[in-house]
Amino acid sequence: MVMFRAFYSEVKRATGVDDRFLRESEHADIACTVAFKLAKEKRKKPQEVAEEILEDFEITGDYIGRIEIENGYINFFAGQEFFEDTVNSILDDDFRYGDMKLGGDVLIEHTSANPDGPLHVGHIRNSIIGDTLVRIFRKAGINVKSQYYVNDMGRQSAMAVLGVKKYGLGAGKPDHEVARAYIKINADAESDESINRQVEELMVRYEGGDENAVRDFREVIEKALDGVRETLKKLNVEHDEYIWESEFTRNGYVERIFRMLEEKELLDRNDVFKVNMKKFGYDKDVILRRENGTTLYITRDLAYHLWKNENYGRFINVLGSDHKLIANQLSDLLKALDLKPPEIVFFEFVSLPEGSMSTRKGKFISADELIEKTFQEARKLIEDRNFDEGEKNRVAKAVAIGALRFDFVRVSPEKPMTFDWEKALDFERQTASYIQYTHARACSIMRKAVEAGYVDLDFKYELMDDVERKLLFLLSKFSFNIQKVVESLRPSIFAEYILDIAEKFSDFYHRNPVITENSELRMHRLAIVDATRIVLRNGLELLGIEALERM
RNA sequence: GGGCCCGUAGCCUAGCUAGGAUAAGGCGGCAGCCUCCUAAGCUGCAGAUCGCGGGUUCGAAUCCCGCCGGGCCCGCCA
Repeated sequence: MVMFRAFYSEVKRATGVDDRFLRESEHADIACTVAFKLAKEKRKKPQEVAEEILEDFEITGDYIGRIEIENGYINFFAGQEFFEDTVNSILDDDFRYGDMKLGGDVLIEHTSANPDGPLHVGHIRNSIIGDTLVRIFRKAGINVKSQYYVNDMGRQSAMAVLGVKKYGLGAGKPDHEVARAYIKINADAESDESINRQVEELMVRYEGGDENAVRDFREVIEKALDGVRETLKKLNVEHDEYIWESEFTRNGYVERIFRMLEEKELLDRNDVFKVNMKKFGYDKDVILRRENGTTLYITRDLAYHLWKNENYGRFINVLGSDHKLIANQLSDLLKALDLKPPEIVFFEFVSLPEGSMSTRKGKFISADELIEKTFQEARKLIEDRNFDEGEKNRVAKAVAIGALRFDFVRVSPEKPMTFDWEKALDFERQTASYIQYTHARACSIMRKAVEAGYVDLDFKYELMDDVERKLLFLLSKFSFNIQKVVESLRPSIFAEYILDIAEKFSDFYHRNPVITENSELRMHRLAIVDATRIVLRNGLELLGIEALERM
């Protein structure tokens, strides 16, 4: 078990209290607030109660160094063995530091943008939240599969297919080319009634399995997806599988959903198939099949989730908040069918200063444009570095992608964001490059130490000062924070955590010189530097950000 | 009209699920720090009636009610 969690368990055992009375604190390593609750029952002051119950504590492990009572709080402080074990386990475990063995199979579905154009800055909020969860779940020892659910059957896709048929594709990046046709046909449809009829006819033929239609859809959607995949790859995001929703209309799952709903007497099967949603608290019916025989998004999604139920114990979707209503309806229907609903991470929209984005109207900043501009800006910054061209490009790329990923993963998903170029192109404090820079500095110290022949690391508790103590204590919380993310599905917690480490290390860096100190102190501090280097590198990896050794 | 989410210094964000110790950072502003391991860094100063009004409580940024402002949704779209 990794350090902080071991310490925490010891405190929990000693106090015998519930988790909600134990908290992280700036005043203590772990603070216990149970005296406040008991004070109420016993009609005594919290301070007195705390002093009383302290008598009953039975300390069994080696990690609790000191207990203090202050203002009713019972403050626990870790001791010598805790810090020694923390440093040594980080140095020993290296790449494996922070690994957990939670086990289980989890499916994480994320991004799943309509294949009608390139990803824009709203979509990548989804991708980055999703991919960071995937990485953190894997570190937690969970067997994770990531999927991109391809909406190939929607009206939007049919519009794109028809648009490409009508106007053709240019030579640019394929997703952008598909968007061009998609935007144009949407504009044309405003004045040309026949386009909507053609789209509808195309949808009927596609769902019916018409060979030409299938070929056209495959071709256009694969083109769009090629571009999307390329963008995701640049962002260090890769899906294990792409699942086409049309599959569920052909493999019998949609039919099974209809039958299951009928068995529960929920399906009204007339010219349209619909479910009366009143008993679930919704005003309007949910339509599952149109008059023309084609299915709707939620129908295929129900089928997809039936499949998820059969194949995974836990499945998580990352969705924009515009999906809240339909996702709740989906969940209620699944529950009515005795199926498990997905766990859902909703995120609020990323808008532009001038308003919300729309692929259809061509009103968006593409992820590709954002990546390119950020790259150029990062490239400018390192122009005067003594690197060759190849390394300059490599570093600028890592810095740019890091900046993007961090900006999105850092803020709580329920917080609406307004996209801001100035912020996106900022590489100073509270950014990924600050963390990367901190990591590079740690690497630099280690490099210099090796060059000077100082290869021994030896942490000594007696030499540890207050800055070092704070830093090491943070390092010990790595897997504790992983666990928090697994339980809360909030990757922003982890981003804040890594940033915190970088800030504490900067503090250490400026106050405690390493290379020049006498040998005992040097070996002690080198151990701390190397431990921090390892934790920052492992942490950046989980954020999908490259841990550069020089920049 | 109904539902969900957000509202913390000029700007951005943490804390809110499990109420408690002076509300924590960053940007911007001002004043400083490179004969010293990368100044993408560091130090100091100024800046907040935690949207507003009630309520619960010994104690509320955090819980409850009402309101205001912003976003999203309410299609045989996704």
